[in-house]
Amino acid sequence: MTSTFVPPTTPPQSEHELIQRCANIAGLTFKELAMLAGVAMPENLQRHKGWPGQLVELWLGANAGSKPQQDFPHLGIELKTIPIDSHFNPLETTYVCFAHTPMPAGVTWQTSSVRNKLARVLWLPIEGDRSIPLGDRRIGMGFVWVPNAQQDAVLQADWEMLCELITLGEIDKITSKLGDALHIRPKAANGKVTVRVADAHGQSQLTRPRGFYLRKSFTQTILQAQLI
DNA sequence: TGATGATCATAA
DNA sequence: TTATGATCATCA
Repeated sequence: MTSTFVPPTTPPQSEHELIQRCANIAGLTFKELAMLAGVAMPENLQRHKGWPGQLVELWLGANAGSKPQQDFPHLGIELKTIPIDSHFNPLETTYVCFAHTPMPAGVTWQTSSVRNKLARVLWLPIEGDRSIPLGDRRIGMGFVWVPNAQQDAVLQADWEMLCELITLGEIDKITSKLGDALHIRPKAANGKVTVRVADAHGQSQLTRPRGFYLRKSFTQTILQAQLI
């Protein structure tokens, strides 16, 4: 490319344009993309855990900022980078969204933020092996995924089971072992952060904030299906 | 050695 | 404080 190869300043107007932008950066390294975008690259991710995601957002023209919505609302698409090993298998679970406590009234699976986020996902694999220096890790080719009926059913079952526990005030009984595809884990700056929830007796108590995450086994099937 | 529980940076 | 972007790091 030429020296005019810079991050876009506007959101993609179509899914086609979004995929085009993915193709433009596929195969490039973090070092190259950071340099072309004029952003500083950290030595490692220990203190910059969200850095790859934010760099990719920049290059695909996602709206910056932290809004509880999809990255490309006009396209109905959520962007997720996913670190993979040399076999294309995921190295980490995938954060989906905040697990609200209490549950918003009247929310069903159909209207849940989990389903909203996962309705259409642009998966963007990136090399994540920690033995590869951050700057040398390459961007893979992104693809759009829509859950099939079976995947949607599994997610719905997990979501409903977990939400019932929250509604019953048993959030402290939730462990990340629960859920086949979707599970709940702490999501906070540190262990001292708390949110208020009602316990089984309706009494207010403090607990740690939680988030919904996708298991590696689930995202692995998505990635492997894409290889066929 | 993988998964669970903990943690880091930043925006509004 | 809640939310985004996630990965770290300890322990079974």
